[in-house]
Amino acid sequence: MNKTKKRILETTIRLFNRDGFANVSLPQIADIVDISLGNLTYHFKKKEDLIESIYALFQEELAIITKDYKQLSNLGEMDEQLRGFYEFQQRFQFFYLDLLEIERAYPAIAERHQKHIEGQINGLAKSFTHNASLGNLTEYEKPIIYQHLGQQFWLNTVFWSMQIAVRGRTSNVEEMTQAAWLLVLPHTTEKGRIDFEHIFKTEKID
Amino acid sequence: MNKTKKRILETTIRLFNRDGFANVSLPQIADIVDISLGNLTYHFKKKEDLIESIYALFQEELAIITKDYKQLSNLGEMDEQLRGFYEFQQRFQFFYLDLLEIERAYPAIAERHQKHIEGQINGLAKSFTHNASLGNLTEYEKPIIYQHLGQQFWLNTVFWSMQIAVRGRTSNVEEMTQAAWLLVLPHTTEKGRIDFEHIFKTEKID
DNA sequence: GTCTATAGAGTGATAGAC
DNA sequence: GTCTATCACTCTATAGAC
Repeated sequence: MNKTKKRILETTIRLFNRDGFANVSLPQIADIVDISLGNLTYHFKKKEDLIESIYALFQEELAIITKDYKQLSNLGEMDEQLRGFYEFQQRFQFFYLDLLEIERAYPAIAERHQKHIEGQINGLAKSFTHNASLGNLTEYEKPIIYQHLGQQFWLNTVFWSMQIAVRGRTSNVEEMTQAAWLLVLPHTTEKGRIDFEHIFKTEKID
Repeated sequence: MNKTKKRILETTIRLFNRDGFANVSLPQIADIVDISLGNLTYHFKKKEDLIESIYALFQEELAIITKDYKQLSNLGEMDEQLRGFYEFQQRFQFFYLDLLEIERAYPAIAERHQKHIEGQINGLAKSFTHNASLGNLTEYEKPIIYQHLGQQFWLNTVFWSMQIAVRGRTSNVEEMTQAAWLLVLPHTTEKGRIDFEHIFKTEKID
């Protein structure tokens, strides 16, 4: 990829994160990248092309950190993945803050991302079920329990940045992972608790 | 309140819900209300005045449905309140979909709403603790458990519309309340389960 | 590849007649 | 209260010189 093109992409991501997706214009991007508006639209003919390129980068980097999710993981491995996801969410913060707005403006992205979401939730549900069969979590008769837990876990992690923002608070990775794992805690077995004591590096929770 | 003013407010809420907060302009509102743009800006001198009036209406109606929350409630009463909130969330859907955008554009609203949020979370936490003392939920040594449950419950209900929207799904009140109560289910005692069987009108969950 | 200049549409806000 | 007309601004996108 062209060097200027790469600079445009990275600067745009930075501005989106700083000012919000809707509050960044092409003239502003050109200004910060220190090129002319005409040059910017030479590299990205339409604004949508720029957004598409950023989403492609988003997908590419996300694929790297989620390739581990494809295999079923124990709770400790899931925690490592979750921490990786937190870093990723910081890098593409605008995406997690302005997701609905982006989906509304770019239906093509919406369609792709919605498929991704369902895959994520299903993957989480499968991992929880797997941990039940490993003896780390309670085995329930109804598999729907871990389908719901997957959805709750997804909701809490993906909307973490947004809830922090709307509450006007600041946060860190420890607070985020703790909130997520507290959802799982009630389902742990004695055996699973051992993993949890590693995850919560502090004292036991209850 | 003036009749035209009321019509403007209700139409604007409807358009916000339909098209998203950022995608509604003053000319469009005037057009749908069937008045001139000049007339619209006679009633609301600045766009911010219109938004402020809508937020005042939002607060007013929210105060009515949340006045019960002030008293500590058992699980059945909390379920009734949650169902009332679902209706409210439908009426002011744009607010729950575009909350961050609104807070960014109108810091005065952000400040007020953030205080409201913390009050809501604390109220939920207190109600859960109250239910523990009633014997419906497990009594833990650490009160932080129900502080976290309050936060999770809040997150799941307030971001319900948004997660449904970004996933491109549709939903209903039963699905929303079930998702919320499944967070509480692992903390129920034998006694508390009786309330739950009323809440989940279907068969037992596990 | 990079620039300047500008078209064309939309936005919030204001002035002044009725 | 309600209208028409318009200003000043911003945005995306395009044209054409270098």
